[in-house]
Amino acid sequence: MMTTGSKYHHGDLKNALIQAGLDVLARDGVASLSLREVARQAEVSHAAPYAHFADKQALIAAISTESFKQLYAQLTAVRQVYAAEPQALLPEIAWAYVQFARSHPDRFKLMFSGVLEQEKDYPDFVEISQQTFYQLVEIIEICQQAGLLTDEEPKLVATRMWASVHGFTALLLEGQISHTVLEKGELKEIVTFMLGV
Amino acid sequence: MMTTGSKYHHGDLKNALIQAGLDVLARDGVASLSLREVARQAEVSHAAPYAHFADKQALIAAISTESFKQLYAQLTAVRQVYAAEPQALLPEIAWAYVQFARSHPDRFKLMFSGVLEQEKDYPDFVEISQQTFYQLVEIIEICQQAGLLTDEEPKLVATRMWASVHGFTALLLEGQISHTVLEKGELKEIVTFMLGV
DNA sequence: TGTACATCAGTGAACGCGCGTTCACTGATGTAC
DNA sequence: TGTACATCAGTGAACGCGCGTTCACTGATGTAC
Repeated sequence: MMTTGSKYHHGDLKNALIQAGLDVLARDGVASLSLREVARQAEVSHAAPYAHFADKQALIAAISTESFKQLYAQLTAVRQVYAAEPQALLPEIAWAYVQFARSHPDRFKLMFSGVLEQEKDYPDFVEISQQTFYQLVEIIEICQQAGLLTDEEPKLVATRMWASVHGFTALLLEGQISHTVLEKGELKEIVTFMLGV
Repeated sequence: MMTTGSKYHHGDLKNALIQAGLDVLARDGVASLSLREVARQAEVSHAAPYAHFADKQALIAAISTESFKQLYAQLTAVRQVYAAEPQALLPEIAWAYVQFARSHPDRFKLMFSGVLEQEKDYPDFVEISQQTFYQLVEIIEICQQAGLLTDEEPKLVATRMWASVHGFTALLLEGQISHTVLEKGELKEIVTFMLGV
């Protein structure tokens, strides 16, 4: 039975540490995401994480994986909402991607800026990142069947869409998108334009 | 007069430190780019850089700026070579961008992964990054005048091209591009496909 | 040309800091009887 | 139900490390006369 009162035998420290990691990202950013800082945030000693993670990279992997799962969940939700309107599907998915990155910029950086080394060693991370890509491939196929996109290889088209939106997002977070461009219209319109359709 | 023999009064330590920074990036990567490591690479004491740079961020800014200048120079060279063949211009520029990133992955990460904070404080960096973007805008205009692209707002089209190629490059460096996609053809062909034209 | 001197670009020791990881330990928990 | 005991998830001290930055200093250089 889970005893929430005691300090010893926390009950679910593993997940608490992942959540603490997300909190540290939100509060202080990816540069502050140390094992000790995460332990501090979770209010345990700095050695406690070693009961649940082999080393710092394993903790980073778990935090990255959780971030990816949340992105995946948000994209899935959007996909379901717009299932009956394929012409809205791609713009809404793209917009959800940008919104995720703007809401959680340091989660996004963690996922895509090489903080996690040797990601191949973490099967959960690889799996959710592949699932996310294949969800996009399926959406491309739906749009092709609806006659909204030309019949090019879906994986290639999906890669192009992802690259466009991901690149725009990354440059936006880095402040590299010219403000004369950003003044051209609502951000959502600009994101839709990035899709090139 | 520059006396290359003496240790004291190096002569051009400022540029030597920038070059040492590029060497550290190539040898050990962006995670190893510390002020002390750069000084070590330049064979001076770790306090010597302070005679030329206010702090670590200023050194990082100079290394980033130099990297950007080299990218800009390579894109300019490609632009001149293909000046008479506008239909080849965009694919070749995109390919040069990807090649730069693959040849110098950690320079690319340094330039675009938020290592340099407060980049607005470094006018040289801002200027060269804007120049690079405006060079792309000019190329878009050339292609539009040649009837190769539709007459949409050039800055928006340039942003879309940049986002596509940049996103693809970033995902490629992170190992996030599905290898079933990479097997579809030569990398240069895939990069051209990313342009969506 | 020679000398005194100010300037300047380096050196090396020292500072405090936060980090990842290890280790002997301890106290709470669950189980066998 | 009560007790002995093994297991397990924590603690806290300690390790060595590399970092950015400061500071008193020193030796090379250039300049004035």
